[in-house]
Amino acid sequence: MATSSRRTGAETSKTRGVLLDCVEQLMLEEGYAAVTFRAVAAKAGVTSSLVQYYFRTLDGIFLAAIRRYTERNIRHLAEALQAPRDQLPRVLWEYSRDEATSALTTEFMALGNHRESVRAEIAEATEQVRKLQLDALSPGVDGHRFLDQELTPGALLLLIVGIPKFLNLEEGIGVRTAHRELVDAFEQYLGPVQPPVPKSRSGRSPRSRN
Amino acid sequence: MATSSRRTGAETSKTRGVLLDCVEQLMLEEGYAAVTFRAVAAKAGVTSSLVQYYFRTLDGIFLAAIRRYTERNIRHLAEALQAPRDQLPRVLWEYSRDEATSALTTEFMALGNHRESVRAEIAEATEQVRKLQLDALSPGVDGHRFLDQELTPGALLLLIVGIPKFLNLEEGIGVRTAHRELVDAFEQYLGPVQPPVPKSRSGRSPRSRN
DNA sequence: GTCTATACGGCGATAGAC
DNA sequence: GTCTATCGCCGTATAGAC
Repeated sequence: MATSSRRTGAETSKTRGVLLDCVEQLMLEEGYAAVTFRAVAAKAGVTSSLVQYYFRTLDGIFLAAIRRYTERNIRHLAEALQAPRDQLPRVLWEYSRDEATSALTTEFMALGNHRESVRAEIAEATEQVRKLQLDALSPGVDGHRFLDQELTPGALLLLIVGIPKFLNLEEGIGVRTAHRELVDAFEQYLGPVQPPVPKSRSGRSPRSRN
Repeated sequence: MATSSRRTGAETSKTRGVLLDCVEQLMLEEGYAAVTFRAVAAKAGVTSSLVQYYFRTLDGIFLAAIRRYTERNIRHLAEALQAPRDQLPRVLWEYSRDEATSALTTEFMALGNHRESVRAEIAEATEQVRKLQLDALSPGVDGHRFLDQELTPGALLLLIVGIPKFLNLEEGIGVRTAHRELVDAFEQYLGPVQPPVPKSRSGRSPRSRN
């Protein structure tokens, strides 16, 4: 149709990248509510009109931020998933802990709770990540037991990603009661951190749990 | 000092209670972002100025809503804790599932992430609830095992309240992958039969699981 | 393709009139 | 106890300069 004369900045623009950096910073420092056209503009040293030129609406800002973050995140996950299969639970646990404390995800989740466009984007990213994790975890995980119940790979995965996220949520408001107890128990289950793999050499890892 | 001429409505006012009902409704239906003086006023059929008269700021609205909700919540919890000790894990699980799906708590948590006054109020309420739960749960829970690790009462409690909350968070954005698997596993554990430890009495519990 | 000036209505908040 | 006027931000839209 193009009855409107409004245009939009290119996705490859360097300025655009800088603006997204500012958005992330604002979200981490002051929360998503602090992300306004004027605030982003001030942080980047440009006019708010320019911010609007690249992201026409606030939703546009958040969607762009989520997409860029997700891409980075999935690259990072793919690397982590290169680990040996018997290391995957521990590796995914560490990955989840990192991601939970980075807090950007949490911020996006909270934001998605009432912005439909954000909600959909986050949901898709979450499912995508979960599928990658599950596909990697499933073949190597059998016989896990949880409180005397057999634990499916999916259930184990939810514990691995859910516990850090929940604990982080509580820590965000200053609640820490019993957190260490749960983390210790879970990490003892995951077993000792593996000695940094001596490459192809000695063949066998000295894993001796249970 | 009272240099200002501003005054505030009585806490016992019936109007005030009605307004808080509207606030809760708005939060459940459209999220905390929908709570504005004008929206609350419209829902209650009064002017926004009157809403401001009772709660001078938005923070005031949220704090009042949290306090009223917490009071109800703790009364409810106290009732639930009347259950026999060996039923407590199951009872607390059901309680947590209810509370998580009611979503008001989740809404408050999200809200507290960047409103300091709300954050403090939520933290205090959370700690208060946790202490009640822990005091009730501790004496009756020994020998719980979690993935081959001993599980302290505190750690078990965090699983009981954390799993529903995390799952609910994901469900809120439409993610459900593997949820049933984890819930089934946990509920089978809580099971129709008592958790461990038959007190000193008949020596053996009739535990036939596993 | 990049960037700016300007205008609009809605918001939280305050002071003060009735 | 109830309500108005006013202020300074906000998101958004438009028109147009370089």
